[in-house]
Amino acid sequence: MSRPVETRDSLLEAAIAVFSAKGFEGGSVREITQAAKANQAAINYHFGGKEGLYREVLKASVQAFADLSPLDADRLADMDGPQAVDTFIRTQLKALNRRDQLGRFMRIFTWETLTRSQVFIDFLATEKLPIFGVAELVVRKFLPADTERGDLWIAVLWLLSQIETFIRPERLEGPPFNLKINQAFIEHLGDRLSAMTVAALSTFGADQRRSFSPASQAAPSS
Amino acid sequence: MSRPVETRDSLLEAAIAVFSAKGFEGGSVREITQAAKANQAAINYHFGGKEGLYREVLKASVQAFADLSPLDADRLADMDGPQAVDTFIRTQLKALNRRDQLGRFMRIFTWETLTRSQVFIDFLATEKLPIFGVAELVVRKFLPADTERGDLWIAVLWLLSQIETFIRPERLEGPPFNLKINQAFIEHLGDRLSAMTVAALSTFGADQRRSFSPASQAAPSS
DNA sequence: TCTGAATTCAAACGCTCGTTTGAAGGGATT
DNA sequence: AATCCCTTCAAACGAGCGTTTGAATTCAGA
Repeated sequence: MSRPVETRDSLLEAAIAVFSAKGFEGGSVREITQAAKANQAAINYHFGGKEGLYREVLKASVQAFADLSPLDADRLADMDGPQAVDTFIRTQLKALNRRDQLGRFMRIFTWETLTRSQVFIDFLATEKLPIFGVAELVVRKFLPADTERGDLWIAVLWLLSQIETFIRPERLEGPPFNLKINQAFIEHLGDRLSAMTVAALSTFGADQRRSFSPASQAAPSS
Repeated sequence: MSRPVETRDSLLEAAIAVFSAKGFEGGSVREITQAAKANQAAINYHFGGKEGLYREVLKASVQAFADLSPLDADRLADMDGPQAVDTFIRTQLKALNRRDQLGRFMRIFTWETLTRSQVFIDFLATEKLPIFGVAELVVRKFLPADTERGDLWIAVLWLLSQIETFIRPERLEGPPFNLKINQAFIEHLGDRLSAMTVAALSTFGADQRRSFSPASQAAPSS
């Protein structure tokens, strides 16, 4: 093999860029192979098809998240709730704005929130997304220890969604918003989201009468 | 003209169903015409093409929202902040779960938050979405009167997004969530979202030091 | 040097997409 | 009855999609 790894790797990299920008269905193999300067048939040869390539993209993205995210269990352990939320929100907001590898993973994840591909469904069923674990660590700082499984998932999913409204904030520059999106605005947005999220999560501990208990449901991490 | 209205109307109705389920790009004219028992060329004849049809769908959806939503300016005027939020959240959650006309409009809107079609961009630029106005009325009950335009939009968009995480809550039934989605869960979800949203919006009034003021920006409704 | 497997390549296949075409219906007006 | 316009229809067009094909290329190991 001369340099078989290079074609495979550049296909992967191009696929991450394309899929994060256009989703699984929206991204075409022609666009990917063109960006990777490879032949169209290369995807089928190396990955067995578009779906196989996407599977590898998901794996690589999860790995990138684990490597690049400044949010790991160790660092979170030393923070209190508001600190953890603030770091969580700002990390994602920055990644989205920088369009780096971490941002790409988050964008793919966002696509899958709306149009869930079969590949992703299978992926979810077998591998655990690390961002779920991180989010769970954050919300657990606010939730009582005996929180029901349903409430825990609500909090986790809710936290993960907080940033998604402002994905591609450049959209706010057009009508009818007409906002100036600059560094100062992003910073301020982080302030606002962070404060709102802390306040919202704090409601879980405040009112135990509302706890949901449909019986026999274990906690997510178990 | 024998019954020209019927074909046009059934095309519109079918298009609302299809576009709300699959988005603008995902919905095909073949699927729509088949559901409407019409010829494929009918869309081009009556609407000038797929885009023209979608434009009419957006218009009809806005109208449906105005007619069907129990949230109008008059009713909101008599409510305090928490009441308004609670009604807002529950109205949307119910609509999403019932899959009625109101839910379809919301789903189309949700699609456009991620993949914004040119038709929708143009639509936004010319017509004001009534749901924006409703959301603004709700958040204004929490925000100081002199809130900056940027903060007002952040609050409005944030409020609108609160429900979107739980669009198609039946997804939570699969891995890795494995939750039982029934009426009781939806009710409880409404409780949680309502409480979280009230708490989050309340942070706007609490800390004025954080107010964003990049100079010379008027309020959204002006 | 020869062999054989791994990799690349241009071309084509079968499919779905939105749209166009031109003929065929079918009441209303003359 | 003849004309007109509005509407419907089956069929086809051209483009893009993911995938397949089979030959050409490359290169390590015998």
